[in-house]
Amino acid sequence: MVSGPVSASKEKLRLWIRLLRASRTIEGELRERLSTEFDTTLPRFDVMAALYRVPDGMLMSDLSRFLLVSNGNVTGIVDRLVSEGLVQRGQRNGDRRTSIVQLTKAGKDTFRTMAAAHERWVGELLAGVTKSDAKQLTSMLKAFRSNWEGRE
Amino acid sequence: MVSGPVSASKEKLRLWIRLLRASRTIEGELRERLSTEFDTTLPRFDVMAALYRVPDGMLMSDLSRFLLVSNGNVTGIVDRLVSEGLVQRGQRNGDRRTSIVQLTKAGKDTFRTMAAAHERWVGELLAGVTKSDAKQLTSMLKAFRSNWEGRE
DNA sequence: ATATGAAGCTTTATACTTAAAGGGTATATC
DNA sequence: GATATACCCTTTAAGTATAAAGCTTCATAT
Repeated sequence: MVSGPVSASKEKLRLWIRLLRASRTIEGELRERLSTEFDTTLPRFDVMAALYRVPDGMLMSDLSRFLLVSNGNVTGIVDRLVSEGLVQRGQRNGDRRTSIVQLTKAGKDTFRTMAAAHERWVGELLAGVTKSDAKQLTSMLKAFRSNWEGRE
Repeated sequence: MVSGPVSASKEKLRLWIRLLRASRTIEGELRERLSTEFDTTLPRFDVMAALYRVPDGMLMSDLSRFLLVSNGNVTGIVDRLVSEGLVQRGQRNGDRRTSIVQLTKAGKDTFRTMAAAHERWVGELLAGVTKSDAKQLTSMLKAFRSNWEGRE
């Protein structure tokens, strides 16, 4: 077979490229809408979304692990959210190393509004994906993650 | 239905989150390996990959459209690639506005080496995805893109 | 020829991102 | 209770990213 079956790695490369392009397209749209509609950014939204799930707050290091971004990165984003009055820092026990971060009242209120719009946007952006495809894709990607997570 | 079936938009939100996390995980790994193995970065690799497909080169604006990044961004990345001797700028016809960018001989050679490793890495990272899943995911994502592309 | 507008790229200001280094704090071990 | 070690966060330097403004050049129409 001359131009025979595509190798497994080629198939995976193709998958990766499509995954990346889909991601970037969606990210770009969300970024733009967050900017025009709410005068905020995707990283800030992501931090707020992470915090909203956890009323008691998170450590900076938890936040960076959860969001899959570097430690130092989170510092700057939280700084800005604090100066906007959406997030506050505190301490846990008496431990002066730690910095527990949580949404303020204003932060929660703001987030609820944004989250509703955000969910609607994602729904629109993925309008072409059927519900059963969505479920299937989700579980395939979940399999990827859990397969990967044990490593490094 | 009170806590009935998960709404379509929730299902899509979940999909988006998984998509993003998979993307970030893979991107992070590739970034790190490109850095340690070849002392380069993912954006530079992406530019080189785009150029490698097109021996005659691309306009800066084509490059930014293709890579889904902003115009000004490409300028800086290409600047660095030029200073590394991997890429060169030229002009098309007599048009002094345009800047045709293409890989140099050294750029092509370097890219071939990196691309082989890159394909191998992606294969490893997606080791848990079966070939038929890969095909199916790819075509679903393709459907998303073509559904989206006509817009804006 | 000249004005108008569009095309193509770079520059600017601001923000995000990483890796690595740095500094303070807690915990374990002796 | 001194020392070592690990933990947690911030700072730094370099690079990437965007949007918007700016510049030059080309094409078109007058």
